[in-house]
Amino acid sequence: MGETGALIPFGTVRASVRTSARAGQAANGRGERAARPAAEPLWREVLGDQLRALRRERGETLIETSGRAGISPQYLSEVERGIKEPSSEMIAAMAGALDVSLVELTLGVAETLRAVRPAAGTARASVSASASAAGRYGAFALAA
Amino acid sequence: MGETGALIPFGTVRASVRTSARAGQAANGRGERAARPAAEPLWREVLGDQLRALRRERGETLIETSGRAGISPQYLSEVERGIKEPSSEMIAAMAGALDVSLVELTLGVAETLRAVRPAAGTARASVSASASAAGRYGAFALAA
DNA sequence: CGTTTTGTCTGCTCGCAGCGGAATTCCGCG
DNA sequence: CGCGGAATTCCGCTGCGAGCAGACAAAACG
Repeated sequence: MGETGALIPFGTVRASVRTSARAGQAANGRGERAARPAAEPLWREVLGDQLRALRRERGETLIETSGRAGISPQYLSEVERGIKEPSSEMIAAMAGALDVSLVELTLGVAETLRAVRPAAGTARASVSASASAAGRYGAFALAA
Repeated sequence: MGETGALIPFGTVRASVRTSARAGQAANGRGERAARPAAEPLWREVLGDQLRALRRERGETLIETSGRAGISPQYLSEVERGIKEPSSEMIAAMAGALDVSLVELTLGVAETLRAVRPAAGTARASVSASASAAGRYGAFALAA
């Protein structure tokens, strides 16, 4: 496969996962964590989209991919939807099941993040892809 | 700061975190999870090294950086050493405290992973850096 | 040398990872 | 169109790890 880093069409706004109530109490002296940039998605959201895109590129079902990764299809579904935060071992297993290296997977995540918020001086992502990606995570931020 | 993706000198072999005994039972019909490539490090290890490198580049202590991130210094130490798997919110907070975007952080992780296992066709990392990185994660793989 | 600062170790709690059964949605077929 | 099977999502559960704070060790400083 190896076609990583492709920009990913996105789905719905996510249920949130752990956001520890105790974390972030001291961040900037106002009881707030250091603010993450507006509209910047969370790692697990982008990772999940990347994994689903890779699986669908292979034309596979949750059951097929999860079987090779040694995890339950229900859990893979939740990871792909950004609902659960997988461990590094799980990430490695899923990458292996999809025949991509961790490098390729991580680069794919970075490319998707860049599409949402292009860094100065980097090659511009296509307009429609940027708009699509920005719309998805932008909506998330606004909903939050 | 923004100087991400620099190759990172590494430390000791890690205590491991959760590796669910139930995960991976069905991976390849032999009760094994799909094998991750030999000597490929785990995401949390490389992330931790990246965070520590960034903090040290700023000339900061655990207490300073963790204070801005809104987390405990003991916890930041464990994350940097690859002992704990932080949530996406924690990762975002730490990135913010270090003045890097998630893109930059992720690219830095990808670069470090590539140094361990250069992909075909990419620019070769320096020999000593590659040897250093490979030695660190290679030892881990052998110990495992 | 003593003191301070920095980083690591350790035990704790509480909330979630990862699971599996059930429910819902999707899809191909007649 | 309805139907059956496949695929995906929902939901509740439990074991265990995230994240913490006190204690300890190591390093730095005067």
